[in-house]
Amino acid sequence: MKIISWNVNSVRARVNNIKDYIKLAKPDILLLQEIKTQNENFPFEEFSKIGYESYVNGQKSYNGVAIISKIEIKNIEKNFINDNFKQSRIITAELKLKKKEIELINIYVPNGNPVDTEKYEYKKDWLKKFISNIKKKIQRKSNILIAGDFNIIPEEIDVHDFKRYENDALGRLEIRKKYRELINLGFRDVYRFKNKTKQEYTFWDYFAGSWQKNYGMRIDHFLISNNLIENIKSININKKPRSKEKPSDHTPIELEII
DNA sequence: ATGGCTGAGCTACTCAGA
Repeated sequence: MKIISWNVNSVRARVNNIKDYIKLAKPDILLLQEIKTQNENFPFEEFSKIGYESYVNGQKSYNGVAIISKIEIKNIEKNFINDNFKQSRIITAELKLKKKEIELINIYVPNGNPVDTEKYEYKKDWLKKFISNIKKKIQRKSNILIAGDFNIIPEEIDVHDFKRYENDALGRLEIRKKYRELINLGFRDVYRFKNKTKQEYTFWDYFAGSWQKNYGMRIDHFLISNNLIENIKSININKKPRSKEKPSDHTPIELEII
């Protein structure tokens, strides 16, 4: 089974890129972040025409997440955490592997910049609530896959110039500690587990030739319950979509799980 | 390097992203 996560930076501006990519990558499930549209304007038909059903937690202009699937998924929910700012940043579902049931959690974590503002506090609160609810979820369900745009640079190796980000909302120790706290509940960062020293990125700024200079960062992640790590066949950051015309600033991360 | 570029909403310009 192929599960892919991609922050598309507007689903409507990117619908042709996304469809072209789906035809090549053939995911079973595609997790989207930053769709930047409310549900009624989501291009459901564009995806149903190529065999995918869409489940959407949208919002006008900003944020928004979706699950696009060609296999059956159940119990779609959009209220995993209580978001006081009423931002659409999470959608969850259940899916069946050959032997196991998995809780699938698609997230778009707040950016948090500039630091020392209410935006930064919102990011910290959001992560605190998220971790707390994962803790509760683990009591009942042991097979969990968390995927999406975490807006967290886990370690120095995960960004081209760490010094520039060590006091940024993506790289601050306080935020990276939240990531570790989450992992310490019983998860593996799948990419880093499979690639101990590799330096690859999932995001490059649009400006200042960041893509051409490979000034990027790894902020899109798959976290999987420790007991499921043996089920991972491969994980791959696919840089091709970032090189296309009218690209998203993020590129997809592709997971194969048995 | 607190700028650079891109998208949404709207139709001039601001907000947000990372």
